[in-house]
Amino acid sequence: MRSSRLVSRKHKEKPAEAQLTSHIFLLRGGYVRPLANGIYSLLMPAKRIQQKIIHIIQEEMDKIDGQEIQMPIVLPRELWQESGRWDSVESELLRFKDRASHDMLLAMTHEEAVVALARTEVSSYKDFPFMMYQFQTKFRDEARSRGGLVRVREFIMKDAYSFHTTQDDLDNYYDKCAQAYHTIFKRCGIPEVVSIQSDSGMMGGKVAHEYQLLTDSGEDKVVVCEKCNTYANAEVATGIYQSQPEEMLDFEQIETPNVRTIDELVSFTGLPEEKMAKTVFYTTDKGETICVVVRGDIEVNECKLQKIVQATLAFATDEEVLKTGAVPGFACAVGLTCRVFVDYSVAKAYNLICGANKEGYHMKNFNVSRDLPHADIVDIATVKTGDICPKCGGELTIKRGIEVGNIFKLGTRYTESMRMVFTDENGKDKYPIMGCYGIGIGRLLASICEVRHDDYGPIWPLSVAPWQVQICAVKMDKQNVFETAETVYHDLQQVGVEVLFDDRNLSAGVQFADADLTGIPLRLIVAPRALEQGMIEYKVRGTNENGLIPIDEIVSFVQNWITKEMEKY
RNA sequence: CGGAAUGUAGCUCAGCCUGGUAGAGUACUACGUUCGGGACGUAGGGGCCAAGGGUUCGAAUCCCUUCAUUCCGACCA
Repeated sequence: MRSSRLVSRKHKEKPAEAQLTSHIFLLRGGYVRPLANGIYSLLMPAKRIQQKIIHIIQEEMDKIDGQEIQMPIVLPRELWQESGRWDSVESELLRFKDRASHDMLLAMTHEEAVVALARTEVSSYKDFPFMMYQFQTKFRDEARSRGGLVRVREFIMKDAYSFHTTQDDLDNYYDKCAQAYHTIFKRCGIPEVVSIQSDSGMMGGKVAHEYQLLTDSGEDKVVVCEKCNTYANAEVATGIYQSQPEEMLDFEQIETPNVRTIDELVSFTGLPEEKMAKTVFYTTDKGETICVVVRGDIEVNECKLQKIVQATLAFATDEEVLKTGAVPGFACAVGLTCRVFVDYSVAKAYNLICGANKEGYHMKNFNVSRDLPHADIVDIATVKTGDICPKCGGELTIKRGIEVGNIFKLGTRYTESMRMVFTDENGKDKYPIMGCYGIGIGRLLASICEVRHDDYGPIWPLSVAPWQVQICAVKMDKQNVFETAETVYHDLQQVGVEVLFDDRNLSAGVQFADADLTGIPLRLIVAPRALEQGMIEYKVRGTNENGLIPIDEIVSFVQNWITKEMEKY
């Protein structure tokens, strides 16, 4: 490709709307252009990177016996009614009517479609197991897209679905797929992606893992134990909160005028936050008000809590709190008319301070086992840095990550609701057991940029680079530069090397700056100075590696360099 | 869906408070001088000042409404 023909304008300045490094470089380097909120066009450099990523994933999916298929992006309502998701998924699902007024939707994921396909094709246990995958556009009408390609509404996803006759078979395949994922991320140049336990969310199913690229710019919170190398999504992570055993003292009222918050209690009593019981009220979408108690230094994990109560939660209003018998600012879980959930951190602690349900008063020496013996003891704590790892006793830290992929054990969630059955060895009908496995291609592309860049632009790993080699012809108006650059460009293409040829007659500074933004690993500089000695200069992007190569050896040098570099991936 | 900010040239922004012919830098075109890390000079082209309504002799500027974008939350396969 010649730079003079390439439609991919470069910008010197940081675009006003971009904050994230990858977003900035993808816009500045002429990779992507926004068309609407969370909807992007890809220009040729990004399209080529995407193609390389897709090729790597295809190879790894094929190695674990995947068969590539393609399902439609527009699906009829009936299919999603079968699974129940037409009603259970809200505005994130984009619905519309066709000319016959038939309800249609833009697929945000393809479990329904793949089950509809598979159930017409197989009927015997002899047909199992199998895995089908595709690269297909998804549309998710996100409340808030952001960060360039990291979080968009329309994107291409590799989604794979496996079908099994036994749980053991799924478990085995799941592990194989997990391995394939690590290989994929390594080949894409980001081997540091870690797999972590996660919440299965609306997908249903019991076991799920996320593949997180740990980086400060990530939007997910990941709890890490560096001692035992365990990772968990902050939504499901658990810590241990141990308190020193004490003798239970008498539950008694103390006067605390105008002391309402935990902070005020700390300065009023001189005791640490860990000696307080924090009492919080939520109202569910069904209108029930519930009371939850956590230790004063801990935040309520609303994700865990929603799963326990099986409802969506919002903070209760003062009126709703009063109805339960509690007094806002001086609330105590004892003697209320509503359901009460107590976190382990409080259940295991002794002699805490809590409210008295009386304006201006608190209670001291609150002990759950004695004062609230019938409360539900649950895990609803939000893990924070410094908490104790439940596996090894090490210290937990919170890091940020970008979720570049995920895998789920779906079980029979979809095969049952959509009545996909097979006949087993004994002639009995059974539901197949499913797994599903996703990778967001654009997000992966952006993630690579997020961790493989310098101040001047992305540093694409050779395995995904838009081109393998860039030729910068400095002073194209000079005869020997023009001729040599054209010859090298031609010769490299002849042997199958991917080349971007900057044939524009611009100053070297402009060419180099643009080349940095394009991030191609190997740069050849054809310029008068070295040509006088019969040499071409090379430079490796992102390193100090450079040197001079005789003109007639340049093709073999490039081929050898590529072969050697590719060994890393 | 809440809170905040911003919409002026392809891009980054000034002008708005205090109403009076639309600006700069960059990018683009032509010519000349430059030429190994975003050169310089001269001359050009490029705008429904987000949209709609109002106030006014007159609105980019003041008022109202809508829309869009970004940030912080809520939500999120």
